[in-house]
Amino acid sequence: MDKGTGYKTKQRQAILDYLMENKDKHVTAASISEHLEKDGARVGTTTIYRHLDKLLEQGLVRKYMIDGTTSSCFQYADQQGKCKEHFHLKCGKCGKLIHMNCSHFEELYEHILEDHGFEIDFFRTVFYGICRDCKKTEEDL
Amino acid sequence: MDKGTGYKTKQRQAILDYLMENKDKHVTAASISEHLEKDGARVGTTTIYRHLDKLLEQGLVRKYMIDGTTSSCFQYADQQGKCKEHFHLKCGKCGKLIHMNCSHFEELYEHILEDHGFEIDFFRTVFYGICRDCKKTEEDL
DNA sequence: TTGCGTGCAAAGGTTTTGCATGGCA
DNA sequence: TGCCATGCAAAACCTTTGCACGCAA
Repeated sequence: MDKGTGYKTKQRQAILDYLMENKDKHVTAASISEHLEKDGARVGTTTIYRHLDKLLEQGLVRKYMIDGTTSSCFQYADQQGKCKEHFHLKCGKCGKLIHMNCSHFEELYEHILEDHGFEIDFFRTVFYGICRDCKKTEEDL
Repeated sequence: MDKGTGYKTKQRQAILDYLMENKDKHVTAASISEHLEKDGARVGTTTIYRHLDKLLEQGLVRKYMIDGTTSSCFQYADQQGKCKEHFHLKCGKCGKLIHMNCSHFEELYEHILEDHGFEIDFFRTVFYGICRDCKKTEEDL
């Protein structure tokens, strides 16, 4: 069951560090690559994907797709459970993605689970709509 | 605001027909292509994608990403208007789409609007998760 | 030393774009 | 006739695979 974590290489550590530094938002393979390169710790794309796969199997990261994007998003899976409260709002006008922690959603989660028998994946679920800024711009027209 | 539906071509009709015949499930660009070819109504991949894009803009179809697949899924969106008033739950396992009429969501809408300044688009927002049946199957393993 | 880890190059798959031709209105 | 629609070929992307070399244990 436990297959260990493999060798401790600096590439693995760099990727893990970046994921943990950004546990409040999601990242893509490309953004990891870009960031590490800036840090002078270049890691091949192949290696990034292979580690993400492994971390996924071990349950250390989550993977999901955001509509309108073509690449997979990854996020460090916080074991404290608070990540269940994290959800996203995406503005259909400017494309802005808002990461948001709000306790309001616990009861929604419970309600849907109890009354509708459906377990929501807040990580993957994205609310589409229009943000404050874009709405203001529209009204000004 | 209304930009019409463009010319009435047989390709457009064939795609729309297929989507409507399968409004209870989702399809991919590839499955549309395959099906139409069998029907002797071959339509180029490019054309399929371009129509799906347009239908998406017009709100006639929904687009999803399903777990473990690499391609986008599309599903005909019922236009009787009733779908504009409720949320949808989509099971990431079996792909089932659940229409949910529930007053619980009105307050959610209000909360996000007031406290987060974000106006949710009911029609485009889909909750991803896992349905009762699939969850049961998972637990049986 | 052993075997996993790494990364380049190339392949695979989906979706988009350029461009010349075809067809609706 | 004037545009939009179509579809081939090619490009653009993201992700995976093959393979030889590197490195942790």
